[in-house]
Amino acid sequence: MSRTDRILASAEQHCREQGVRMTPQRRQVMMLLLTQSGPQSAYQLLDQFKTQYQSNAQPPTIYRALDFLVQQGLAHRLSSTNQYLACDHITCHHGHQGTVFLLCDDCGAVQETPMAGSAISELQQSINSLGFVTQQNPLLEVHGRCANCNVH
Amino acid sequence: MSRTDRILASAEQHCREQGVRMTPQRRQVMMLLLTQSGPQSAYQLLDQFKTQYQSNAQPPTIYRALDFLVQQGLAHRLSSTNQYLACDHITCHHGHQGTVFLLCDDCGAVQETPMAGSAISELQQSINSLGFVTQQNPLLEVHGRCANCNVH
DNA sequence: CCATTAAATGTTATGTTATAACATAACTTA
DNA sequence: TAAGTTATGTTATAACATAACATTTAATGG
Repeated sequence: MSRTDRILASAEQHCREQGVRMTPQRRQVMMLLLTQSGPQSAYQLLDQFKTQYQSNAQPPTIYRALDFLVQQGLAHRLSSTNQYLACDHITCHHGHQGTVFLLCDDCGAVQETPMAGSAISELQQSINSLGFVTQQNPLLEVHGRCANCNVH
Repeated sequence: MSRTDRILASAEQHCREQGVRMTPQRRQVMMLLLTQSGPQSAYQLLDQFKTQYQSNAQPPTIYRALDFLVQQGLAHRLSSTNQYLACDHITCHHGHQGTVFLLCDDCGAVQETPMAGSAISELQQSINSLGFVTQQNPLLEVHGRCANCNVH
């Protein structure tokens, strides 16, 4: 079983548990995300979708699938770059309470890394102390240069 | 001296120290941000700019001023909502090492609050340990409901 | 003070990202 | 199998942002 197959299987499992439907179209978009090396814009994904699956697809097709995947935590949206990528932690089962994305401005690579538990609880505490209520898990997007690009 | 005047004076001081120019146009856009109750989109600001200052202004005028103000740390861009607001901590002098924005999805209000120092250093540490180098101060955008909206 | 350069602004056009709105089809459930 | 719900197809357009080049204004050095 390949890496993508394993992740897809986990994603399907997740959907069954949540009582939501992993339709063919959603799976196809998930597949596109999984086979990419890095984050993609919605229109890049649309182009690939048209090539690989359905030549006359329109933007709402992609945006709807992406919205679904993001809601389910199977993909993430990087709002600072308007890009989308598959969640890198679908198969592992540590909670997704806080995530940091390290975005290399040089090569475009993204590294997804869990936020330290203590940092999360400090954040939660300062948020709660202001009476603010959030469902969402915080996503932090940090721009800079990755280890590899720093060498060169 | 009014609140906005005080902030504008601090902003000008900041620009002098940095050797950059607070031109009339930039000051006007800063003024617009300061007189708003909440974050605004670039096109909302453009409309206000046209009404108050220059009826034939075009998008680049606003985007250039906003880019400048954001670069100087005098304003922030909320990438999750494509909105802009004046920095709430121009006159105080604690460093802006990390900022959390609490965005109320109900009433649209935004609260800007400094990130706890220990949370910042934990983040920095996990970022550094991956060989990632960043100049930028992390901005975290957290969506939810504000204290006021939770009451109602 | 004037020439040169650099920085900012004016202006036109267009690129990119995202969604509204409504029609149709496919699933779900009783 | 009818009724309700969820998903998809399709057209059009809204919202956000920048490229490119002309012009003006400010800064700098002789």
